[in-house]
Amino acid sequence: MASDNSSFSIHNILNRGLDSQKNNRHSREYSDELIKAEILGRVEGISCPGSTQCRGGNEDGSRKGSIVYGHSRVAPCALDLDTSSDRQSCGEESTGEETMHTENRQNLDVQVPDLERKKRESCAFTDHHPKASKKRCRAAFSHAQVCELERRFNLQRYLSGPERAHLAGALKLTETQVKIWFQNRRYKTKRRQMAAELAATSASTLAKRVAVRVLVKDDQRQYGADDFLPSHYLRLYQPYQCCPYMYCVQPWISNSALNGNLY
DNA sequence: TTGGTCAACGTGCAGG
DNA sequence: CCTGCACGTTGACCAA
Repeated sequence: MASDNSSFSIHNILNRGLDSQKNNRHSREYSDELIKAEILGRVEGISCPGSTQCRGGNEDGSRKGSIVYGHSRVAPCALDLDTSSDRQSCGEESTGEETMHTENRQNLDVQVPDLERKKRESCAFTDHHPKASKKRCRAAFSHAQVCELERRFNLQRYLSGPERAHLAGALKLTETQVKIWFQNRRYKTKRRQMAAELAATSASTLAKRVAVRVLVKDDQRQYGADDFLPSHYLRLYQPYQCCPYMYCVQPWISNSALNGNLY
């Protein structure tokens, strides 16, 4: 029931994202909260984990789609400019997604400035000297894509094959890209949680020491706890202060349990 | 120049 | 054997 809704919404935000998307990565990223609010505010069923209206929509029931999950491995990286999402796809799979990407490229290639295009083309593997010019291509997903991935991640930490295929198709990414994104995302979450726990325990033990070391002279504090707190402890907390993700919340558990999904 | 971020990659393991 | 996973690393990109 929500499947159609979800799919429609994704395409909507992709299109809207393209309209407002600028061509360099800097402008695309988190700095543009206004665009985010504009995109997400108008699209039904999509909410970004980073926004204040962080409630993701209902589970999209992506199994409903009749997408065949292919088990093909990743082909070697060939230059694949996808200007729609400001990325290069280096893991194209034989799942029929090539046509979608090609179409997307054709539609939007004109929007890429020459400078940006040259920059990306320099990232290509050349046929003549594949080793000498071996350069890794790091795709930068569009804000809309990341937003939807984050939303989905908040619902489910793990995707089944059909769900991944559906999401990849909707976001015009490859299944491999979606899979890798979820892998990286899980690991990132875990790292930050461990860092937070470490910082919490370290800070608590540190606080005991610091409390003793506050120097007061003539009823005025000369220095305090912050003066002793190492910078790396502070850094561990910083991602959480401005963190767009709710790492401590695990909605996928209850949600998955309710919907009978994997995990 | 340096450090942080992140997609992509490599490795080892487990399950079917 | 194939596939997906966790985990660690690499390389491109960016801001300070």
